[in-house]
Amino acid sequence: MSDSGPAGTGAGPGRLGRVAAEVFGWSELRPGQAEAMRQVMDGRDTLVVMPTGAGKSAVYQVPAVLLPGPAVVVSPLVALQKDQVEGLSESGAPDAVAVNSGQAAAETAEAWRAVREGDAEYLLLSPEQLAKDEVVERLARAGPSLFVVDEAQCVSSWGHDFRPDYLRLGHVVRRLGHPTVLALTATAAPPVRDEIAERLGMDDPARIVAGFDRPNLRLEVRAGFRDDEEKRRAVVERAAGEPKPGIVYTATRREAEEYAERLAGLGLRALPYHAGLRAAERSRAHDAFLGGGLDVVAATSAFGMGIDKPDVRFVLHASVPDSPDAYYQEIGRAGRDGAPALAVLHYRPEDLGLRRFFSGGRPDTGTLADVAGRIRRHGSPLPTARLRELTGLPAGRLTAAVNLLEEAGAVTVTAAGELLPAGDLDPREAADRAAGAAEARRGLERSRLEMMRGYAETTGCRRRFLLGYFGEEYEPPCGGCDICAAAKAHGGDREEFGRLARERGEDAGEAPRPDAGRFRTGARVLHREWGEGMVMSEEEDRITVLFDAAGYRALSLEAVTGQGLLTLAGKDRGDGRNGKGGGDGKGGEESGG
DNA sequence: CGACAAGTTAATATTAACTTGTCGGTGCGATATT
Repeated sequence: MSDSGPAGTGAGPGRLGRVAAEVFGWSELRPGQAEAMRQVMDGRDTLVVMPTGAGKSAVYQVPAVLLPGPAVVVSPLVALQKDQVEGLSESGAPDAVAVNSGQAAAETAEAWRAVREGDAEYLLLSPEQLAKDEVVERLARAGPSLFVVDEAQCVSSWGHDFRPDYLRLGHVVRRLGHPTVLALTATAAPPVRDEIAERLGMDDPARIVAGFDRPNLRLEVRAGFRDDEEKRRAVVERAAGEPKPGIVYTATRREAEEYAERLAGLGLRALPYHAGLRAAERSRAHDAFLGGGLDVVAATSAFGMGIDKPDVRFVLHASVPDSPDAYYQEIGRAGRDGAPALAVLHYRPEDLGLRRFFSGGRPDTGTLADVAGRIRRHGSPLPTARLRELTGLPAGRLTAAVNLLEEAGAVTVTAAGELLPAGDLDPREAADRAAGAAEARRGLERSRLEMMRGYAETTGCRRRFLLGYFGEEYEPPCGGCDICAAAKAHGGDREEFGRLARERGEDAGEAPRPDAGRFRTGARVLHREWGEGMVMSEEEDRITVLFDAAGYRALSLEAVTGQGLLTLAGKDRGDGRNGKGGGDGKGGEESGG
């Protein structure tokens, strides 16, 4: 590959290319890879958004060889850590070790010895490991050159409740003396990228974003089912009728079992996959699917991370996932070989209820007040281990409470990772503010769910909708979604496409399309009621805005322009800038959200 | 918030139509039994 990168940075493409070839056997680096590696070599914090299979891991593996000190790699699943360690040991790369609760004490001791004495170049561990002071201290002594967060979308998607130690990685980075931070993810909308960078304490990160479009992926939504059973039949029939192999995503474990059973009843090789299965059953399904021994996996969201199978021909959703982020990640597992593949969302508005339930957990203000009170009364920096003893709370709940109190400005963290009261708030007030922060978060999650509704109910090009959500402009028709296909079947050109789209809309007015150019994707806007926000996507008759405080909102263009509800804000006033949003763009050109 | 199962009542002896209660995703790590 012709990398004419800047010479004289001390990290010319020559050295990287040589290591890639000689150590790993990769004859060429892709443009995004090479650019990200150069940034890392230059010591710049870097955020890489690149599809699975495009070689994200190489971005840390190659520079780590050249940089002094080990690379710390935060990985969400022990199984993924294992895969990485094995993969590296099969290549000519230096040694990689992991530290987690699943291994024997002797193995862990040997891993630390290897890190300490420089025998291991890569150390893989979970965010929970990094919650332990002794782990951070050992790491600090090893002087890591690189702090890598793999599957970095977990910071945003899991950090707020499910795995709260993800939100504490920023403190770990600080305590390690801020080694170069590299965040890797396959799917992250612009606001999620901003959140990752902020939460990890990244310093003006370089952003390497590969294009999101997957032209070989056909997008389709099926809706209008009379009841749940009719939908189920449609899912089963579709799975049976399409080329294999494929994945059926379900909302619950039970449904995963039921779909697997029904498909097996039709003579297909089908197995369920969810977190309630025993380890042996899980790996049986997993291995069979990867090895080509299955036609269909019927799975909850547990199935996916680390699945890099090139020939998946369809991903069917039996009900809506909780965000376009999750949806795009899940359908992105189809068609990695570039051959035609299919993504069908089976939509019933009723299914949104379960998702709303899942994002409904409220923190207990009593717990928050108790934690805030203890930190305040302690009078000196309080180690988290001691706080755990004092409160007797389970680690996860305590961490989540501390995170919220910190977000509310009631608690700060010292250079040694200890907790101090802040803002001179009494515990009650601190708890209320923390609960408010959680409420705001829930609002954002709900608005993401509403974006899924928007996708399912849109009357415009689905590809444009999804890509717009990820900050990329797209001119329909796409030739690869059900709506564009329907327009084309009616002999339509672009005009026809628009007319048809409007006809399908329930409240489609006769008014000519207003000046949509004013509110381009990416523009900052100001709404009378909801304040400032950014235009995330444009459709024929409406735009979607992510408001800083109110989350995602879809606005009818007619109302917006007719009643002057929305105006361009700040730097976007005047000329409506904004070129192409995608490509191989480097650049921290995205504005904050 | 909705699906489903079990229980209750209602019009009529077995089914239909209600009400009530329970449950629902993702994984780490630490701990207790085999």
